Amino acid sequence: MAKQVTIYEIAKEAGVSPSTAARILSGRSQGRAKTRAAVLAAAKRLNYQLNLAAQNLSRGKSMSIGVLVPDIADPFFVEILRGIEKGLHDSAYFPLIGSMHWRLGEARNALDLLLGHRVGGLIVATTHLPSERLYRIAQEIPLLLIGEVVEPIQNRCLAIDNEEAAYQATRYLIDLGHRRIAYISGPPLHWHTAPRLDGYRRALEEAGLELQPELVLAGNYEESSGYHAVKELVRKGIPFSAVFASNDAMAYGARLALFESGLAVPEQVSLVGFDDLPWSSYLIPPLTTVRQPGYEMGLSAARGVLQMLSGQPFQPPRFYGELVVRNSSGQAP
Amino acid sequence: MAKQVTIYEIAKEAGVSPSTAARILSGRSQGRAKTRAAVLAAAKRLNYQLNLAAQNLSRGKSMSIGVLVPDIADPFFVEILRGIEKGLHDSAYFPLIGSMHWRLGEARNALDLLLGHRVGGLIVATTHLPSERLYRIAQEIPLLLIGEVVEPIQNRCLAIDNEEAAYQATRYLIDLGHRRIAYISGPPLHWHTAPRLDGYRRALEEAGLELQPELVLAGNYEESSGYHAVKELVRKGIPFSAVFASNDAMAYGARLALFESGLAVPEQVSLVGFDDLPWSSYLIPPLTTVRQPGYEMGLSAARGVLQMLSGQPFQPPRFYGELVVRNSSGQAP
DNA sequence: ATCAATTATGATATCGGTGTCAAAAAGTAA
DNA sequence: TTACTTTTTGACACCGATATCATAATTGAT
Repeated sequence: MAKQVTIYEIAKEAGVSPSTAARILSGRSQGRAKTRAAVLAAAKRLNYQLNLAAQNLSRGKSMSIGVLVPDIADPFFVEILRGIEKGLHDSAYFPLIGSMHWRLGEARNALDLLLGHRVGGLIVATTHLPSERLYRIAQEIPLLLIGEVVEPIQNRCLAIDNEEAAYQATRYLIDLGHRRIAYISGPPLHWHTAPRLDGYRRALEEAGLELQPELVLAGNYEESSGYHAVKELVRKGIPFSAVFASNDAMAYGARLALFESGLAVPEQVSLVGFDDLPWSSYLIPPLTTVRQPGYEMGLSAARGVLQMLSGQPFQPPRFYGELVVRNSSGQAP
Repeated sequence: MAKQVTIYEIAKEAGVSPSTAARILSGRSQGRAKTRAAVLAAAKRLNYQLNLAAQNLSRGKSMSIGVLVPDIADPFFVEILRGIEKGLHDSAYFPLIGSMHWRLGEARNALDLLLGHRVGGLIVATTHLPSERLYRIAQEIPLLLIGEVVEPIQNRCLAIDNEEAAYQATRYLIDLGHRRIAYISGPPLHWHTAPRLDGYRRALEEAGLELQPELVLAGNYEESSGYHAVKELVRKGIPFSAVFASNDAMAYGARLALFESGLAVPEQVSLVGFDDLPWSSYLIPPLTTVRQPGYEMGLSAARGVLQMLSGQPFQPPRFYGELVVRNSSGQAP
């Protein structure tokens, strides 16, 4: 590991003072043409690499926006990340991504890591973080929350109403004449499992239908759980004419199980998902689902943080879950 | 933005010297029970947040591994990221993710950003970076390349042989009796477009089949291009009994087009993809595809970098594209 | 209780940039 | 040319943590 080239060496090489070299290299002043050329040449010659740690320390801040996600591999968060990346694209800030999966010795977790980097702002996507902590952070730096609405900072949250969205989707199936609608639920600890189930329940109640416990299946938001849920239903011979999976991944699994069971979609069974992942429109048949505007929320969050950083106030827009009707759903048989 | 609490304030509050406070907080020495308690209490009381910029500057390095990907949203790179995350999970290092999409004012791009952060090591996933530059970096810090094999640093590359993998897949279809195999190609500028096409070509030649230009369709690795390619084929009435899409995303699109055209898979048309994305086993019917061990390569790269960091030599293992036969392919009609 | 061995602590220089401020140089007007 | 403004430059302290090394406190053995 060769010794790092510092600004002092550049200065000496170019025959100027360190401050001058720094100013020119960081672009905060043009400098006289001759000086400028000399510094630039020296930097190139010695292969100068700015040390961001030094710069950040000196400036007291870094040009980064922390982004905290529970899982970088989850397609929904990938959508959000895409939006954030887009939103930050033309700014001087770059996203510093932290995943809750990282546990870095002792008590230093991903959040502390981002904070330790003195990120200029923070975008937190649905992680079970103590709201008290989020509140305190929000007092210090621009913070926006995506996905979840947390009490003390409601006006810093970008989210859709999960209960309402699930209600709409269920209502849609009921209106198509479905009476026995299987529901594949998320894991109990996940925060939007309950509201989505509530929406399903409310739609049934409103239509005067009784909730059938045997039609509510436990899932975990992964493909396989959707698959097994439907397999189980078929095995037990429980009748149903529609399946509402509380996320698209489980809908994919359910789709495969229906296929293997010889149940035609949508002729015999209607299938509805939740999220509208990019691949959902390529499912066979294309999946009817509730679109969550992940990309838009990410984009909006990024712009919002930049706006707050520039001192302007930011009021998060409202987001809505939108039922996208494709071909996996139809009239009840 | 409240003033940041520094180690000096902790020291004063706890009645010890800054060095002692630092040592205890960074865990490099336990300290006497009483002192330790005092420092920890002071840190908690004042809500101390370590300043990583200062730490990195002082230590001359950061505990991070740079990861450079062309696109954080591409499912294949997400797999790689998952592997890297896993590989780094139990280490003190964390991944610092850079996407080629980021352009940060002037000449500072994502690579410079990572280097500027003085990452301990670097994992680069198929990006068109000048090999000369990569070579120079590899002299300084542990660097591994995923996906592509670059001349001057062959022994730092983790990749499969794309030509061979495409050959195998094509060969498989030929052995099933297929004679008119449509090929959906990637974008011309993408580096593995050519080798994959070469593999297809070689398999045909070896079987004494002539390559039919009308069966080689231009794609761009996105779903829609696979869709349109097949639509086009059908519209023109060009006969074919199999489709080999050079990535899974395009295979999804092709699948939908086949569905819409009333062509049964695999009864009338066999479909083969390339990548084996997580959803491919849930396609209807489950997709036969060439599995690229993205997760394993990411995992291996992470471990390799850590190993190199600890001073041991690292020889990347060989990786192979593996044909995963599922139900989307079968005997030629 | 004494002396050696061990461990904890404090003073201070240092990492590599940046901001400040005063001095110097260049530009402008008379 | 002189006087005055504007721009560029250099000296130097500073950001917040750490490493070093000398000193102090503690422990253990005798």
